[in-house]
Order: sequence, then structure tokens, then C-alpha cells
Amino acid sequence: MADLAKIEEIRRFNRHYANILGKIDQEIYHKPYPLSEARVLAELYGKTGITATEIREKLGIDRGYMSRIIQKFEDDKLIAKKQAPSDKRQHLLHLTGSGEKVHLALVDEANKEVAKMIDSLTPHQLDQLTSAMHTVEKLLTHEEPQALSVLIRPFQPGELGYVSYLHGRLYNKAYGFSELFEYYVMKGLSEFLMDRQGGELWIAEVDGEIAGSIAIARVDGHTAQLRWFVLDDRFQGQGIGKSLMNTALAFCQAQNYRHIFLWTVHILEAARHLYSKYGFECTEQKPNAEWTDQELIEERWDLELVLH
Amino acid sequence: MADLAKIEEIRRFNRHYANILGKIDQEIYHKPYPLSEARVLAELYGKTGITATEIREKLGIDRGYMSRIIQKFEDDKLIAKKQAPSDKRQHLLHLTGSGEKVHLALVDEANKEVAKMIDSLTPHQLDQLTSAMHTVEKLLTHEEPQALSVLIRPFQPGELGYVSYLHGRLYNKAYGFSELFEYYVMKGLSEFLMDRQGGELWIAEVDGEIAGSIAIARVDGHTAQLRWFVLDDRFQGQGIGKSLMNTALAFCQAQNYRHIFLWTVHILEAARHLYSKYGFECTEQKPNAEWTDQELIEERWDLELVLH
DNA sequence: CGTTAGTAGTTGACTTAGTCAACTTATTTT
DNA sequence: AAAATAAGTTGACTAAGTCAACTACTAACG
Repeated sequence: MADLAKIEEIRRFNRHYANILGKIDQEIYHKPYPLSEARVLAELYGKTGITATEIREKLGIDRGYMSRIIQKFEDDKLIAKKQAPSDKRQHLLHLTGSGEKVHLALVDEANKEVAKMIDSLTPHQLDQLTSAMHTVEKLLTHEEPQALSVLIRPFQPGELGYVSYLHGRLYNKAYGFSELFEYYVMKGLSEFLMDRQGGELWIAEVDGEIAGSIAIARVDGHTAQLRWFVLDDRFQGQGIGKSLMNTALAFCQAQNYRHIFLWTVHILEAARHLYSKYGFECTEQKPNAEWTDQELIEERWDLELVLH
Repeated sequence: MADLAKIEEIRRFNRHYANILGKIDQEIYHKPYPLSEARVLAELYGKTGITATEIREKLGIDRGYMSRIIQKFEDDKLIAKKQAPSDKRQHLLHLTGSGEKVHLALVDEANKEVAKMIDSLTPHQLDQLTSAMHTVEKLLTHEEPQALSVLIRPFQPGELGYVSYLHGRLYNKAYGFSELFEYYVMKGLSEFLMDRQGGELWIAEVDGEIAGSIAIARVDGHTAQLRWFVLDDRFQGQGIGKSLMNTALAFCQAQNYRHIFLWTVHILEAARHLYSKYGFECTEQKPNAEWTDQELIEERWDLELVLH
């Protein structure tokens, strides 16, 4: 059960949005046709030879009501019927010229109403709005059951900066790491940028957002160091770390590295657990007093790769 | 007039969301009371002594309908009336115990319905959902006419990485700048991090997002260099650059710098225009062949500050 | 102070949008 | 060929809400 505060928030949004929609409807649709009828008209637009039942099923309208809507539209000369050749019970419907005109006028009204709603927004805000709407729509249409689309790919221009941002922010927020740590990360990354022979850095991208990273750096012909393994806290615990690790280790295999090691600190429990699951073993410990107030213990973990 | 494609998108979302809301309503409310009546009940909950008209005005309900709703609730013993002491026409309304129960049951139903709607989402997706909803709500409630809330503030842990990300991504995308440029930015920033005596770097934050940055670095007692002036392309042309510049120059005044200079490249037209508007003058040019394929011309611009 | 205008709430008559079930006609299944 | 099913029609009904006239009261003005 998702937590109640979120649900209340969503309900608040629902109420709010119902209001907005209500206002729009009122302004537009009370004009000549009620909403359901306008929707039937919209459904007919651009198609020819659709049947009443097809529309009914799509819009969820009662049979009797539908029949009367069709009659009314016929009386108003908005649509024309033709008996279906294949089934004499059905009629193929299509809009007449004035039906199209009426539909377009309704659409136009609706557009004007929406335009009024957004006319004070800057282009950037408009982008924000539509992208937020897409997010809502995508999340609430669980046609794609829920699988995050996680993409692991080599880094692109500028993204090393983002990796250092992730490190600096996360470790400061969670453990109070100092600027010295941030410096150490940035310096390492900028050196890596200039010399990454035999190494690579991957970005985990989730729905276009950067969620985390991992890197392999060459030490010597047989030895690689695993570095810059980080995951935005919002994306933790969803198997993305594992995907990153798999990518990095597969790369090591392909490059024929035999030994892989990494440096971490003892307080990173989740990471240590993952390392040991992949067969890494802690081989060295040393104190570090620079990065944070509490005494840290840096640890070196090693993994021997078996040849395939 | 905002462009039509966006409007159509928004209308699509409206239709879609109207559908979702419709489904929820149907499931819940057809039970004992229609939506408007449930809303009246909700309005009464937690308050005592509210009058019918107050509710009417808030919910936009017709007088006659309201009167009958109240009667029905009274018959069902959900509410009780008391004559208002100040005005013998009005009644002060309050829920009875069973009224509260009924309301809470309705809320509970609604919550369950929403929970069903979101039960396949991960916590992160749920965050995305509510934050997208907030965005929509905020943008469509133009109580704050439209002014972006731009906050200019000193950088926080990790954010220098983000600044380098902005540089790397923007200049690569727009002008094809190479990794060498990115390296140059990261290196400079990491050095600045360790020694920023007499300098500062500011972040422009828009709605919690990092939109851009500017920095002042000390050169000598009287001379400062303006660096790392960048703005995410989505936020350009909205006066944020100006705010950043004002902040930086005010800092220079406060620190008693007399000379400010900066290095830029000739292709950055918008920036050059801003510099000259603030009184900077181009004092030196030199070719740069490292950062991009085309021959770049680096320019030094200087500004003498007048003492106050 | 009394008149007038306005407000809170009530009531009856009405409308809109939609539902339900019975029915006709045609088609498909057995 | 009979039975079951589907498309569309029709009459009767209802829920939800609107409109206008009315009563009882209050506030504002001269």
C-alpha cells in the first residue's frame, strides 16, 4: 500500500483538475451539444463508414442514447447514413459538410479555451507543462506494466561533470563528506577524461534522466580499477546498480583484465554487499581523516577474474 | 497565441484525464451520494458553524439544489442545523457523528480507488507522478502571474560538477566543443574549489532546478576574473543571465575590486552583447585551435569599476 | 423611523443527460 | 430450421441540476 500522504496529494490534484476540466466543459460544450455528443462528432470526423456500435464501444455510450444522438444529428443534417452492404442491420455513418463545420467549430472553441488557460506561460513553462502531462499520462497508463527503461551507455560530452555532481551531492547529503572529497572526484574524473586508454565510463539513464554511473580505468595490462560507481538515491534498490556492475565486469572480460580492484569506505554498506556478491574481497584497510568528521576506513576490494 | 500542437497535446491530456477521473467517480460516488453531495459533506468535515451559502459559493452549487441537499442530509441525520445568532435567516451547519462516518467512508473509498490506480508504481515513479502533478497544478493556477521564482545563491556541495556538466553539454551541443574544453572547465573548477579566497560561484536555481551559474575568481587585490558564466539553453532569454551578472558585479563592488576581466570566444553572440551592455570592452584577441574544428577566436574583455 | 433594496433559504416546475428494458430486424451458430 | 445473438429503435424512467417565484429576514438610506 502506497503511503497515504501521496494518495491524498493525488486526490487533491484530481479535485483540482476536475475543477479545471469542469470550467472548460461548461464554457465550451453547453453551447450546442453536450459533451458526449460532441465526442461522437469527433469520433466521426475524418473517418467514413464507421458504425454506431463501434463508436458506442469506444466511448461507452448506452445503445438507446446513441440511437437518439444519431437521429438528432441526422435531423440537424450533420451526418448521413448508408446501409452497410455486409450487414443490413448496421448503418455506415459519415459527416456531412456542415457536420464537419460544426465539429471544427467545437474544436476551435476548445482550443481557444485551452489557449486562454495557458496564455500567460513562457515557452519554457509550456514545455514543462506538457512534459509533466506526459509523465502523468505515462505513469497512469500501465500498458507498459512498470518496467523502468534503464539504458546503460558510455558517457557523453559533459556527463563526467554530472557524475561528479552525483558524487558530491550524495556523499555530502548522506555522510557529510567535505569539499576535499569532491575535489578528489573531480580531479580524478578530469584526468580520466584525458587518458582513458583501456577504460570506459558508463551512464545509467532512466527515462532520459541520469541515474548513476560506473567506470573501469586501466592500471596495467592485466589490472583494472573500478571507479565512480554511484547511483542517485532516488534510483537505488531497483537493480540498476547490478546492471552497471554487469556492464563493467563484461567489459573487463572483453579487455582480458585478470585483476580488478576498487577503493571504497566501510560505511557504504549497500555497495560493500554488492561487491561481495560479485566475489570481491576486502584486502586492505586504511584510515582516512580527510573526507569527513568521523574517522573513515577506506577499504580496497579485489576480484580475480577467471579466464573464459 | 501559443502554438497549436501544444494545445492539441493539452486537450489530449484533458480528454485522457477526464476519462480517468470519470472512472474513479463512477466506482466511488454512485454508491450513496452523487459527487456534488459528497463534496458538500467534505466541505463540512472538520468545520463547525459554516453556512450553506459559504459552501454554495465555494462549490458553485445552485441555491435550490443546495437547499435540497441540506434537507436530505438532515433527513439522513448526517448534519444538524442551528439558527445563526447574528442572522435569523442563516443556519449554522455541522456534521453529526454519523455524518463524519459517512464522509470518512467516502474518503476511504476514494483513497482505495486511487491506490488501485498507482499500485504498480515504484516509489520513484510515485515521486515523479506527484511532482508532475504539482507542476501542472502550479502552472495552471496563475495566482502567481507567471514570474519564475529565480533564486541566485552560492553553490552547494557537488554543484561545481553540475556547472561543468552544463558547460560540457551546452558547448558540445551548440558548437561542437571537444573534450579538451571540458577538461579545461573541470580542472579550473576543481582548482577553484580548493582555493576560492576572494571569489564565489553562484547558482541560478529555477523551481529547484539548476539553470546556470556565474563566478568571480580573485586574480590580485584589485583584479577579479569573471568565469563559468553559463545558462542552460532552456532558460535563456528570460533575464536570468542579467540577474547572475548583477550578483557577480555587486560582489566585486563589495570586495573592492577595480578591474574585472573575462575570457570568452567570439561565437557567443548573446554573451558578448551582455558584456558590452555592462560596459566590458574587448581588449585582446587570440586564436584557439584546440576546442573545436573551426578556428575560434578567444577574446578578453575588461571592465573598470568606478569606486562608490 | 419607515421604506427600499438586497440576501438566505425554500419550493414547484422544468430540463438535460443518460439509463433500462422490451422490441424489431437481421445474422450467426448449432 | 430453430435458437442464440447482435444492431438498432422506442417508450418509460431517473438522477442531477437549473430557473424563477416566494418567504423571511437584514442593511442602508433619507
